[in-house]
Amino acid sequence: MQTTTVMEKHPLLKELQSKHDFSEADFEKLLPLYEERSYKKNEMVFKAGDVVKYVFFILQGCFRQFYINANGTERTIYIMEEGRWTGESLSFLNELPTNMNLQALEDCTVLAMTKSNMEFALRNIPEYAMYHMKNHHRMIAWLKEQLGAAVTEKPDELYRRLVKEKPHLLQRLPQYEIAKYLGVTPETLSRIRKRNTKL
Amino acid sequence: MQTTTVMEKHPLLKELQSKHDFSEADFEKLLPLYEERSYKKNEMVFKAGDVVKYVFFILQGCFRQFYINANGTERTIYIMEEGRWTGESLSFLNELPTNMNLQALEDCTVLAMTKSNMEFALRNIPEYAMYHMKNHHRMIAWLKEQLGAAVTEKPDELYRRLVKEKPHLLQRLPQYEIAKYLGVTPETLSRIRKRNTKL
DNA sequence: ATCATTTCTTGATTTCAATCAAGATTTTTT
DNA sequence: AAAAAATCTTGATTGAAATCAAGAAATGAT
Repeated sequence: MQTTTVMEKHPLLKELQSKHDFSEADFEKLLPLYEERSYKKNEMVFKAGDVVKYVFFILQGCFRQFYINANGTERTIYIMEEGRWTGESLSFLNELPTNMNLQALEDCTVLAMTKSNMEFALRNIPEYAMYHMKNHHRMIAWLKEQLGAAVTEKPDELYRRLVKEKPHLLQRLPQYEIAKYLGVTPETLSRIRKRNTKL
Repeated sequence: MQTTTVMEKHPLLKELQSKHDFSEADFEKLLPLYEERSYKKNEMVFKAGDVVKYVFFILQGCFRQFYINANGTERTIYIMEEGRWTGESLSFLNELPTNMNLQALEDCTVLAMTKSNMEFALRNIPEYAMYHMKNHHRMIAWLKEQLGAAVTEKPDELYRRLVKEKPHLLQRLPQYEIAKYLGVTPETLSRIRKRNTKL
């Protein structure tokens, strides 16, 4: 309990209500289905080959999802921060090995939900199922845009987009992580920064 | 009605059953919610700025989805053929302008569903809602992989992947469409083909 | 069948990021 | 505070795709 008069809204409730009309009553039913977990900086949440056991809502910290390709190069697909979801639904739902890797980039705490709890939630909290669907639509549209950006834009443009859209990430993460995210070498990123700060 | 003894299964039913246990009875309820439409080769189904009015199941032909970036370059995100879905759910569901473009690459016929029919279907055919969710998961996983491939692989690798995964597209489409899809110039594609057929 | 248009190929040059290599700076450890 | 490790910067070289430019081949129209 808090000593202040106004109770701060739970970050998960905030997220749910931001996308869908979600009642506090439903939230009371939903929250116990999550389990709080934490991961240390650089800890792997899951690796390619693992079956993903949870879907995660990030309370604190940030994670990266990446593939490792044939020549062993890591490629970060995206970075997710607090207030967002992360996981790998195909492996999670079908209980099959994933080809994705998920790593904590800082000390992190998350809310983790198992598959059976997810099924329970979708069956028993219709508004959660609705939120879930809306979230998928958003995710799909976002991934399409990422795909469009990744293939159309030059490194300089990708960097400027990042500065514009997520400037805090540049403070938060070492440059080699940003480089893996933008798909360039750290040397190139260093040069991009030089070019783009001089303006 | 057909003169043959065995009725060929409807391509949409095939697709629904391939991902989920979907009854013929439900299909009888679902099918009337779609309207058959056709598009001529090169016709734009929707353009950036439009509100997307339908979601499409492709009966015949193929489409490409693409963005047009700041300098006016087109970038094909993906190509969808018969038996697959296409559209843009975020614009479709929220009735907001899309930033995507959808174009028929051949003369095409599709089954098109409006938003109100979609809502009806999701509310009244629970198995359709289930299929819908599963399809989203697949779509998300597929987009992630595409994103991974797009940013990790070199043009030669992308080409060989295409030859392996969708060789028929190479017959079906002119080379400049393939080039826009792989994210290279037609000249580069021509050279890639030369390099990779000699082996 | 011929002409016109579209598409594809090939060559030369330019551009830009990767790689290799070394040094500078920052952070962590002791 | 000093030493060690990690991270970032800068320079030189290499490599691969874009661009520019001209032909060749295929397709479509009359």
